[in-house]
Amino acid sequence: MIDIVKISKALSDPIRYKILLMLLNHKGCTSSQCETDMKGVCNCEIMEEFGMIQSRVSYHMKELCESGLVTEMPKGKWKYYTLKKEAIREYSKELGVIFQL
Amino acid sequence: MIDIVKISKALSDPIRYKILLMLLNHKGCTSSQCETDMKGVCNCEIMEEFGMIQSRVSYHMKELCESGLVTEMPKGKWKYYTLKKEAIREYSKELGVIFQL
DNA sequence: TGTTCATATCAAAAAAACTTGATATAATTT
DNA sequence: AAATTATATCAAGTTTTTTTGATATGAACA
Repeated sequence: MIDIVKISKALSDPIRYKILLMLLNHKGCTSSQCETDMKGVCNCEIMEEFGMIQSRVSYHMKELCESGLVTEMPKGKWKYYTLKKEAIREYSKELGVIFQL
Repeated sequence: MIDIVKISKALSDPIRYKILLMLLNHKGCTSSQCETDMKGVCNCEIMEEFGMIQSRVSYHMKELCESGLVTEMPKGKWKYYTLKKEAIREYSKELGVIFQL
């Protein structure tokens, strides 16, 4: 069952929210090192986009994955992240059920 | 315009979430002191329900009001709170728009 | 195999959120 | 007007979350 408080907490940090929007609008990695044909966003892109250090990105991506809003796909030494729209859909829907909207 | 991060933060505290559910299911104040014909929930009820001290309830109700999820109605020396379903509806809907669900 | 590169984890520091007890304000009642 | 009652606010303490720098792990490649 979906945990409203847990997902709300994941959404409640401005940086994490921006990362989610970035995942949503992602068109392909432009970073020279990474493989551009991967669907997800890699850590290096997020670091560049927001000027964040590596461990900070790692921390927030873990939070997002554990909330269920993001899926990670390891590929060699990289990791690619994709938005799990279904989780957001479930969250939005569940709010409607619980609060009888 | 509705602020996703702000509302998420309001929803991300377990106590506040429980208070919202309490407001949702409220049928009328059972507390002896208060006027039972008011639609909302008063502070004393919330204190009783969760065994919270007054200043703690006050703090969380302020958070909920400022997020827009709850409306307060002063009535004499009391204050009655009601759930603002419309705000939750907007939040849920806006998530759908932003994340193209 | 040893080096390099990407990510994970850890411990310490910093910041933010929450809780509490004391006091203030404001309406009500005696 | 004074005492009572409900809520607000404040400052201090506590807990949780976030950030950072250092180090560890694990894959890729020379």
